[in-house]
Amino acid sequence: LPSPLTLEDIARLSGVSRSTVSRVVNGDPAVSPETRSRVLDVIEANHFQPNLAARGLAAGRTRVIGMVIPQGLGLIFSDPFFSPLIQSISAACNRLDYSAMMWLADPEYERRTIGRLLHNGLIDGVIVSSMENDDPIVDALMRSARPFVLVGRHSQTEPVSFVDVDNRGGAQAAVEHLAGHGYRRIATITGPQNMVAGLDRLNGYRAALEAAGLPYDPDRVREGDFSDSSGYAAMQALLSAHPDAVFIASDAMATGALAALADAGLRVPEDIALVGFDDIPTTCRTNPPLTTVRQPIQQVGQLAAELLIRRIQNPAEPPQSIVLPTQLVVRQSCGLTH
Amino acid sequence: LPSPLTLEDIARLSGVSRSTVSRVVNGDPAVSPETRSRVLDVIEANHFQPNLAARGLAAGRTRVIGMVIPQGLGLIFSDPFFSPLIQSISAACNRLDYSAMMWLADPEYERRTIGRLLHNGLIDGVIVSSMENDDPIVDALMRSARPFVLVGRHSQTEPVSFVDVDNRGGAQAAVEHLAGHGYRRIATITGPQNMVAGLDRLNGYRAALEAAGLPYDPDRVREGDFSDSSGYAAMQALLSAHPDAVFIASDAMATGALAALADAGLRVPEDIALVGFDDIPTTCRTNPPLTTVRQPIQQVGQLAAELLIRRIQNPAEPPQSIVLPTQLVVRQSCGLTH
DNA sequence: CTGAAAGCGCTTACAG
DNA sequence: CTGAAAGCGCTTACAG
Repeated sequence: LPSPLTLEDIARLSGVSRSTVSRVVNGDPAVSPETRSRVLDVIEANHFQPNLAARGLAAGRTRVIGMVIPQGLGLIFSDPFFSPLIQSISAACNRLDYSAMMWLADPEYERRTIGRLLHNGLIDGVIVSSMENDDPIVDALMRSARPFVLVGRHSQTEPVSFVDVDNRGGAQAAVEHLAGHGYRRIATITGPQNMVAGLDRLNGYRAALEAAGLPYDPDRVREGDFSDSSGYAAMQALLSAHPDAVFIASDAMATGALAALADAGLRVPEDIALVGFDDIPTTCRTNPPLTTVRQPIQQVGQLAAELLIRRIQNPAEPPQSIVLPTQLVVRQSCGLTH
Repeated sequence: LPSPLTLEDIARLSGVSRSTVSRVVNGDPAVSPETRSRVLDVIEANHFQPNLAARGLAAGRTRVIGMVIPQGLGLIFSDPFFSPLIQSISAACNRLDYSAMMWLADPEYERRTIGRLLHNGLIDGVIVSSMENDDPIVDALMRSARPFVLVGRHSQTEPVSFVDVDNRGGAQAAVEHLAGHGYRRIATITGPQNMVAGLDRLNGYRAALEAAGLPYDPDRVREGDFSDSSGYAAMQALLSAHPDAVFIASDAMATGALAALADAGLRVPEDIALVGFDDIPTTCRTNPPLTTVRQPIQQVGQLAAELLIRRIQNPAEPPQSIVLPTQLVVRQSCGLTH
């Protein structure tokens, strides 16, 4: 079995010391152009890959970052939010010559896992997405020496680095759009109220009602878990309140709600108007096409990766947070084309 | 910033040498019960986590395995095959005190990535899923010193370790079921013909036609890529051939085909019978519920993980391959309840 | 611009 | 059953 070449091998083959090879590999400018190109040729010819475990041990960094999604693996695949998020994180890392890995664990092992991930010397930092509001992971992260960036803000007294979208503002714009066009019995299907995105979108709904002088009626509020099936159930539960419009905190739930309305014999938007949240790819192919609040997931992922890598390379910088704007995309489910 | 404790710290705190701590951590039986429990107490009390980079360097193993899905990240999320696969791999690893990670990369960096992954000293072996037929990754794997297991067989002259399901047999059973109940113009929507699963399922279709004395008609064969939308397009293309039944090589494509038939005003199974492949969770909720070939994905993942770990711990063992049986699940889309 | 040397935190023969 | 010592493949002051 061919054992991989080491820095030492490359050094011998190119007639320099291992120190010099290391400098070339790491782009240190203090190497003469001739030496550099000679070493690079040998590296190229032999497909040399530095051993990241050794680098991690010696330098304390591996140029690998980790991603953790605490809600468990099931969610990653069922929620269309994660695919573009993970892809954009990965792409941004590659552009900066970092690698991204996703650490997989049983949900029951979650706690232990995050500790293992943080202290195993294999990664330089982590991006953590979609925690619950009081997730102890954040405490573990703050106690650790590893840089981290959250996707989604966290109700935290100490400042932490995060990238989020303006969930509250997006929800408010959606509901104001409905209220501004005459709907009066506007209901909502919320996201989980133990997650910040769920809370923020409900708060946006309430703010819009208040701005429009409409009353807040708890009978017009049902909680879902962002999933298709929870949207179906919540919509059924809302029917007795006879809403004329519903703001739904995710497109997946809106898809379920559309099915529930079809099963109940109600037409969208003639009998009831719908607005979703996310703008996932399937949204424009629903029947009718769904009016929704677009969130820039790709940009969230890219900025999270770039922010994390900046923090890895400059640990002294204070935590930084970014909130990206959302955009109302008007299609047909709201019955209003402007 | 709290720098993590090392073996040396634990050794000092428990009054033994670092060698002994290492033995305790690794479950070496040659440690006295008293020493062991004293050291374990100190480890527990201090939440000690061994540095995996150092272990990887010293021992050549990290107890971490990697997963690679060459088709790119998009597929992982769009194809319902991967969620249970990855979850079962992860669960099996955890049971054996291993960790699983998914290495993320842009498809364009794929080649470079696999080399990095294999030689970076961070993982002990890899599971590679759903390659194309002639994927150069397999050559790279065979040249490397790392143990690997493929999910899905590979047309390879040298023996390699893999876990697969009986795609050919499952397809054949499905089509024989249709033929045995009187359908005569049985069409098929195939998977990608550059992937073994796509080829095998088509071969099963052909074998069943032959067994039933039915002719193979290329006009009744359309190729998809396992996705929903490709199933829609392929079904539309098949309509002019007027099939009375269609065997579809994935449930996702079957879902698309159902939509195409609904749009064309055809009833299932009255006008045309359908059988899918996979038995993904949504299959029993389609309208009508889909008859399909169930493949034991969870078992595939578990066996792949266990096989890989066995190979890591015993590199001398010859490659081993496992082919799991499939099962026809009769629902309503085939029009035949027995 | 380059090299010799120490050290990162582990594992593992080896000796006792 | 336990410890001292060498070594895994890198990085990085330090000296020149």
